[in-house]
Parts: sequence; structure tokens; C-alpha cells
Amino acid sequence: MRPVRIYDTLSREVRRFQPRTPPRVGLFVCGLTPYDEAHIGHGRVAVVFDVVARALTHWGYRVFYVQNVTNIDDKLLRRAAELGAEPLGLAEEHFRSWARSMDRLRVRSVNYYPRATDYIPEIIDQVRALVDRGFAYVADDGSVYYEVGRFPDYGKLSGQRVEALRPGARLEVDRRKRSAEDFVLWKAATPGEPSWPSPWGPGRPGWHIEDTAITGRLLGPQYDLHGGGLDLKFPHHEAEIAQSEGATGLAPMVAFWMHSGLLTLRGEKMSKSLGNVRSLASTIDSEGGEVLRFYYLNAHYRNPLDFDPATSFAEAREAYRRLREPFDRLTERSRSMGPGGTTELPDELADAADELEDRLDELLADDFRTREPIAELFGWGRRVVEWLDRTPDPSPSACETLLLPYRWGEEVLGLFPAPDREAGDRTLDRVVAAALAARARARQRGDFAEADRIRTELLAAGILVEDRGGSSTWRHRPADGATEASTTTD
RNA sequence: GCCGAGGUGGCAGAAUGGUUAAUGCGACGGACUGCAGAUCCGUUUCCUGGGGGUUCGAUUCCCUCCCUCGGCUCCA
Repeated sequence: MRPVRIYDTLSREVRRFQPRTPPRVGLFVCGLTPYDEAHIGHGRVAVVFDVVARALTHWGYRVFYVQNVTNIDDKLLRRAAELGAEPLGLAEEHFRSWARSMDRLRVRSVNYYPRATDYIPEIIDQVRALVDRGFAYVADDGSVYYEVGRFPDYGKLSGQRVEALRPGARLEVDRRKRSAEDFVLWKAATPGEPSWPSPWGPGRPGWHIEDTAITGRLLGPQYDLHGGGLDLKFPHHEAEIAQSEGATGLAPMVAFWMHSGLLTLRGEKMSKSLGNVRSLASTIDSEGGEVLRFYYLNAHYRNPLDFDPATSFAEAREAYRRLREPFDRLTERSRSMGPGGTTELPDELADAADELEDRLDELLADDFRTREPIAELFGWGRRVVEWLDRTPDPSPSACETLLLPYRWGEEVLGLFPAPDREAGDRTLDRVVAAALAARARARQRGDFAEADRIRTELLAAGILVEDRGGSSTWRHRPADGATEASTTTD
């Protein structure tokens, strides 16, 4: 297991990561409340922690990654009522859309997406423990509240002091609460809304309780990593600490708090009320999942990332295309060359490939910097192309060695999916090859008008032809505005 | 007001108590090409918010001020 350094929001420092029971790592990330469509800010969190899990796995840790789905809450109920839909069904519908987006963003490290409503017994147990231990009280209507004043550490994560919260006028006035800063653990049932029986009467979970009930069950009272967007730090994560540490008496609940920076739109946070949300699914449709993934990973996860619709994707698209150009050329060779060429790699390049992988790991292991490995891969790409350009017949093993850093880039960053061309595409390969052969003959006899006509017609059909040295290669031309990987078939 | 994160070249965005401050985008020039595309090479000269301090040396550490963003019980 490679040593890893991680910034912990609670201690506000980068520390050496030490799992409680190596090599196992418990990772929990606050997931979505599927009351509406996800936006590109949500996508960032998903990709960031996907890389965290992939990297740890690559380094020999055995990660169990849990991301909850809040399928019962106020907003979801309100939305369902507006649509005349059944709340849990609406949640599942939005979750399916989320899962599709995750698939296309190549997020695949989440092991389990528990639904809040599948953990009602655990939630009730935890609320009961909090009542028994004197951290919570039951109101007249059967709601249960956490009494924040009873938990001295409240505010330790966010640096907030309870006294400082009170002047903030946004605390809801609620006569059932002993103190304005108390928060609800269990909400007494409202007619017409889903509810579950409990020792305090029918009701449903409060906003914060499902996370700690779920992690308590799946990861234990103390675990390794907890992630989420920076905007959840207060009050949500503060409440989690109060719940878990209050209920179990075991602290700290989690060894490392990781918060990903927010994605802003021209300097402002995306939010429904500002009307500046940008849908995740439609962005993936227009840009491609890989470009979006690259865009996220091109910044450090803790920094704010400002999105400008006019320029951000255009730049990411171009940069990503160039990043994977050498990779595409290498995989193209190994696909089409058959027995392949005979020119072996010069020693210095072979050695460099070996050293680079270590370097990539080392960079990433320092608080999951992703930008620097990407910078290294750009540099590697230049060397690869420079060599390929003057090597007409690279050997298969040379290509394989040159691909090593990209294999790392795929396994850990998820940025280099192998082009997958199945039986149907073989036909396409042959058809295009025939057209290119005709064009090559035309060029040979100096009939450039005919050669250009073939090239133009292929382009109209979505095939981009490029002459390289004596031969021509082709790739799928990205559709307007879209930039699916050049070798993507469809 | 309180808490937190930021301010780096034309733009995006890294890093570091010390030789030329990554990488990418854009722009310009060159090589290659029948043309194009892709690629490579070069250029884009004094770029680290202001002011103090510590230090042989600060963009980095400390103080202070200014500005931006986020949180302050809906938030990824």
C-alpha cells in the first residue's frame, strides 16, 4: 500500500492516511436527493471521489465505497406533490437518470447506493440511542429533536460556535424546539405523506440522520473517509458528527473529512433559485462524459472551479482531444497492424515509461492532485508522438510500452477508455479502408480533385481522414459541439 | 457580523523557502503536407491582489488591508 496524504477538513491539515484496519478502507460520500435533475456541480463530486476510490484501490487498499440516496425528504415530497407522483417512485426515476450519468462519466467505484428508506430500523435505533443518552428529546407531537447544546463539540468541523448561530435570523422559529439551533431527527407524520411506525409514533427521518444510521451499519461507528461537497460542511456534516458521536460515544466518527470545492457558474454557485443550473445529463449529451470528466480532473478537487459556458468546455474539449491523440494513435496501431512492425523502443523511452508511472502515483498520492499527473501525461504524449512521427513501423511491444502511462491514466483517472470496436465495426473498417485505397491511387496519379472529393464525402459521413507520412488514417469526426472520443463508435 | 475557501500570464489552472513559476487553451512564426488535418519546434520579454515583517533569499511563512466566492439550519 502506497503512503497517501490527505487533507482533512476537521484538523485543517494534510495528514498521512492510515486506515483503521488496513488494507480495508471505508468511504462514505453524501449522495443526492433525487427530487430533481442533477447538475454539473453534482457530477464534480461524483468524479472526484471516484478517483479517490480508484486511486486507493490501485495502491492496494480495499475500498468499500458507499453513497447514500436520500429518497425521503421535504423537497422530494413537495416535488412529488406538485407532479402528483409517488415520492419513492419519483426518487427512483431520478436515481436511474443519475446512474446513467454516472455510467457515462465513467464513475464506477461506488459499491453500494443505499436508500434512506431501506434503513428505517437503523435510523430508529440511532434516534433511540440519542434519546437514551440524553442528546435528544421528544416533542409533544412525536417529533424527536437533537439538543445541540448537549453536544459540546458541535461546530468543531466548521468552526462555528453555537452562540454565534443564534443571531443569524434564518433559524426557523419552532415552538416544539427547546433551542433554535436544535434539529429534527425524526419528524412526526403529516397526513398524506409516507411514514413509518416508531416508538414516538408514525413519522419519517430528518435530513441528517440517515447518513449516520447507514454508515453506522455499513462502515461502523468509526471509519476512514467521509466526502461531500463543501456546502454540506455546515450544518449537515456537523449534525452527522453530533449524531454519531453522541449515539455511540465513540469519536472521531471519521478519520478524514474530505470536501470538494464547489463548481460555480461565472462566479456564482449554481442553484435553482438563481436559475443558473446546468443539467448534468444534457451536458454529457452535448460534450461527452469523458470531456466533462477531464474538465473536473483538470483542477484540484478542493479548489473552486468556475465554469464559463462560453469558454470552459471549448477549451476542455480541445485539451482532452490532444491529451488522448497519442493514445488513440497507439491503440489504432495495435488494432490494425497485425503482426506489426519491428522497430523497438529506444532505451531511454522505455525507461521513461517505467519511471513515469511511479511519478504519476507519487503526484496523485499527495492529496489526490489530478492536474499534475495530467500535465505529465501531456508531456509523455509529446514524446510518444514525436517518436511515432519518425518511426514508420513500431513494434507491438514498443507500442505496448508507450501505452503504459495511459493504462495508468485509465485505471486511476478513468480518462482513457479502450476504444471498443466490435463485429459491426469491422465492416466499417473494411469499407473505409476501400475508400482510402481508392483515394491513395488517385493521389498517386496526381488526381487531387478526386482525392479531395473522397475525403470530403467521407467527412460528410462522419469520417475524418488524415494523411500521415505515406499512409492515411481515419477517425470518427466529433459531431458539432460534441467531442466523443475520436475512436468512439456509434 | 461570524466561520471557511480563494486572488498566479491574454484566458484556464498547478506548484515550490532558492537556478529559466508546470500544464493546457488562445495568438504569432517555423517544420511537415499536393492542399488540409493532425503533429513537432520556437515565440508570447520584467505574470504570484496592496502594504509591512521574518529570512542571505518569500509567490510560498507571519501581520495587516483590499477584493471575490461559499456557509451561517434547502444545498454536491
